[in-house]
Amino acid sequence: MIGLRKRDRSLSNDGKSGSSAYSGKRLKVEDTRGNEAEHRSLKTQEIRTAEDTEILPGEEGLSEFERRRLKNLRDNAKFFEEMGIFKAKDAFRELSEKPKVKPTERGLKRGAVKPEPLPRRAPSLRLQNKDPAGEELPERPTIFVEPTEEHPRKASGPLTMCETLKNAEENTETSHNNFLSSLKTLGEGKEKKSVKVESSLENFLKACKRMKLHEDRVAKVVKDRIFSVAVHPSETRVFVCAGDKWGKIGLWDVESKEGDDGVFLYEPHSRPVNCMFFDPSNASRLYSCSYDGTIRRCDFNKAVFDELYATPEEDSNRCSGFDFLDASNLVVSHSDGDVGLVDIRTKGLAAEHMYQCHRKSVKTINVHPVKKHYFLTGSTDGNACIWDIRQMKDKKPVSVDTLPHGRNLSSAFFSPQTGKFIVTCCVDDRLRIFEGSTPGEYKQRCSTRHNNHTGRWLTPFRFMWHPSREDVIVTGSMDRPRRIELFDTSGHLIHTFTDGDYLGSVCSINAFHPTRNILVGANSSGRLHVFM
DNA sequence: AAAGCATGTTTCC
DNA sequence: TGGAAACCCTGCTT
Repeated sequence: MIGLRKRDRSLSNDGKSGSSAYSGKRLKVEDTRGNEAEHRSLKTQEIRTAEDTEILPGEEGLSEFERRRLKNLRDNAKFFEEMGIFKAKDAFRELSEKPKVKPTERGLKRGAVKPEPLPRRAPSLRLQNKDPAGEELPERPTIFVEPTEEHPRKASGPLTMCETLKNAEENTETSHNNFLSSLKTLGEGKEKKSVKVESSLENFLKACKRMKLHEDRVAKVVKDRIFSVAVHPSETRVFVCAGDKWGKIGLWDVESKEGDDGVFLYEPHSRPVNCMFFDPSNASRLYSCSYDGTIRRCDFNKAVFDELYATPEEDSNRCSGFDFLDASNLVVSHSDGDVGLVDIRTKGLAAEHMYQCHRKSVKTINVHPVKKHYFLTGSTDGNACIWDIRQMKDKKPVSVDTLPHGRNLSSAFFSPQTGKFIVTCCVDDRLRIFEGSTPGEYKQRCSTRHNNHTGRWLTPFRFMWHPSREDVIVTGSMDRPRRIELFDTSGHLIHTFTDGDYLGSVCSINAFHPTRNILVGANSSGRLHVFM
């Protein structure tokens, strides 16, 4: 961007300001890295051939050199015109013009985070520089400070919502108590029990056209980049949450004014919160999983973040995702390619089983919605694999289906009702949909180009299904003006959500409400956008 | 194997 | 006010 802008400026100088009579030639010289001697010889040559310069009206009295200079300006302008430079420049300016979307000041206020020293877990043997037997190891050279040392894992065991609260305001106490009381009623709300929304795609898209953003529906909900987002299934309240880079979870009661415009911020983790879900069988429980190697469950009735799972070492095997096998068992994916089985009823925090499923990091893990013994993993080793939990005897199991992609995957998910479709997000800039009736038989159905090049600062895209539709996939987009896109199972773009006033950034992570027409988009600076 | 590069938004000055 | 700096644990290329 900086480079392009500089080039743009130099073009306008050459075309208009007349800072150089030889701009046309000079471009060539610049291309050969500014050879000064060559430049000078060109100059003298041109002055010598200036004798045939015609004297135009208004140029009387000007020196031959000046006339030649003006002619060069005209020639250059004509040349650029013919090349379409000016048109291209205007088009470029139009494209690169930043939308005038002012970042919202709603939600968390700027300023210092309330320093709340939490008790930290005893450092691991590795961090104490001891071998597994507890013997002191030789001093290691410290080349750089590891992030875990600056952001150590939180103390093991339950953390209360009060002790992890991070809102900056002074007078949050009463406000927070009100919020905690309101959380208790959130889970009690009369929920439609698994009522399938069976409206046609056409009707759904009509409803999408009516969904709008509004000033009150954009807020800063966490401090940093958002890695995960969840929508509460409440039929009456609009309640959304975001997990950020430094282990914070922001809860936003969208239509409330308590705290910072309805936002309360907690820090139950210490590293990116990659994956968050409400318990499908109990809407007052929010599960979260983090690169700090732990899974916690926030219980709104107890106002506590319980710890359900922890890897033995805090940074060697980061948790990247999880899903529910049944009410008490989870599958957990890790950054070293392992998949763990966790029984959350047991007292211990370790996994029951750990399998080496991939050679590289597993990005997403997803249980088949009907045949619960199958789960799907998407990995940076370039494969999406389906595994059968009943056949996993060895430490190194064999997948029952492998969908190879040339390159790194950032997500792979079964369609949420039947599991008949799989959508994958790959860094080769493709959205792929696979179709199959049973694992082992999935075949690619279509592949659509989609710019997934989010780069280093933005959270990579994840193609997410509408949680109760087989025909709608939602994703962020790099296109301008900034937008959130919907695709169907043929890989066709079927809708884009935009807003000239309130959506001005890339929403990498998005989630639909299961039954209501509510869509939340999360950007890489902690802001949530609620279309409804 | 190690280093370099690219990408976008916000905040600060 | 515009422009620079900060963010930074990702994946690719040299």
